[in-house]
Amino acid sequence: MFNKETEYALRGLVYVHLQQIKGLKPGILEIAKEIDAPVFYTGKILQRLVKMGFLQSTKGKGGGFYFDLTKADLPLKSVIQAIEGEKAYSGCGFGLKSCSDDQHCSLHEQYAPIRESINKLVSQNTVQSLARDFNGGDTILLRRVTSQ
Amino acid sequence: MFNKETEYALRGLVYVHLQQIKGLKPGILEIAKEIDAPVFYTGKILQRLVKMGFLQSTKGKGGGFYFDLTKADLPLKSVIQAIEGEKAYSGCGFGLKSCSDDQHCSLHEQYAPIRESINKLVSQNTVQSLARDFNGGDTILLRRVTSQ
DNA sequence: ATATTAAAAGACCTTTTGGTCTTTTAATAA
DNA sequence: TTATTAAAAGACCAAAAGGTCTTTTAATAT
Repeated sequence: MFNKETEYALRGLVYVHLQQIKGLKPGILEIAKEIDAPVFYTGKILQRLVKMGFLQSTKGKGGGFYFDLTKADLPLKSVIQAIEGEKAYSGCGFGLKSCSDDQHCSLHEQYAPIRESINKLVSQNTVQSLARDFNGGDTILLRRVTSQ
Repeated sequence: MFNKETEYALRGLVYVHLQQIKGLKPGILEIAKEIDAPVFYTGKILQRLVKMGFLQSTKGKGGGFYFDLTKADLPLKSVIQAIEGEKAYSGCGFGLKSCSDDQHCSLHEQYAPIRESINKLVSQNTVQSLARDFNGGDTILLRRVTSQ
């Protein structure tokens, strides 16, 4: 559904928040391991997220990643759009052609409610709400546990 | 939603069928122009579709692409899967993690009905049904008409 | 102060996707 | 029977995505 960068970004953000709830401030090595992503690539992605203002970090001893808790909850959609752009949420949805504004193909119309549902899903779910969900249950859910 | 190859493949197939209804057998140049795709790439993709058995072709004068009309209608899903594999229709849908069979994250559950809708859409719509839709209305719908 | 720790920066590499172009093969009309 | 037409085959190229690694900067504990 999303590209790797977005996947790792979302997993990483949720993991950081999950640890922050426990009073911890994880570093790149720990995060990469726990979200099952390549270490250096994870570092690069987290740095980008910091630059974009989604996340905070400190260098040096005791350093790591954390959230500014005074900020509002972060909808998945904000992260997805920042990384992938608007594409996922516009156009015909099938690219079968470029529908003009008043001439939609039948796919366009059939896809409209689906696009709406996706939009709702990524707007309503936030990094924080997911972290809360995971925290109630099994933290292992973030790691790859089956061969699937 | 889909990659370029799938997009061009679907557009090309619909266009071929649209012309076949009119008793014509279009070639690569015409198809590429009408579906707004690169000529050589379109050729390559159509050849793949022929090899996969979705489409027929003849070389030489009067040659071009056409369907075996004795075959059943071709669901979009068949084409999409042949080109992109299973990925679009399995897993968590968010890749937020790899959910094991019995431990789903809340996204997994929220996404399930959406995946179902998409599945239904690409299973019910066929190259032929789309061609029929286009044929009733505006053929121009296949070409890019706005700057969007 | 300085050794240590950990993120930031950025160069670099690999794979996949998207796209181009030339040569070969096959069909058919003259 | 050959000139013409059009797809098939496949080599090749470019951009984007995904990933690795080294060097630099900043924080902090001693």
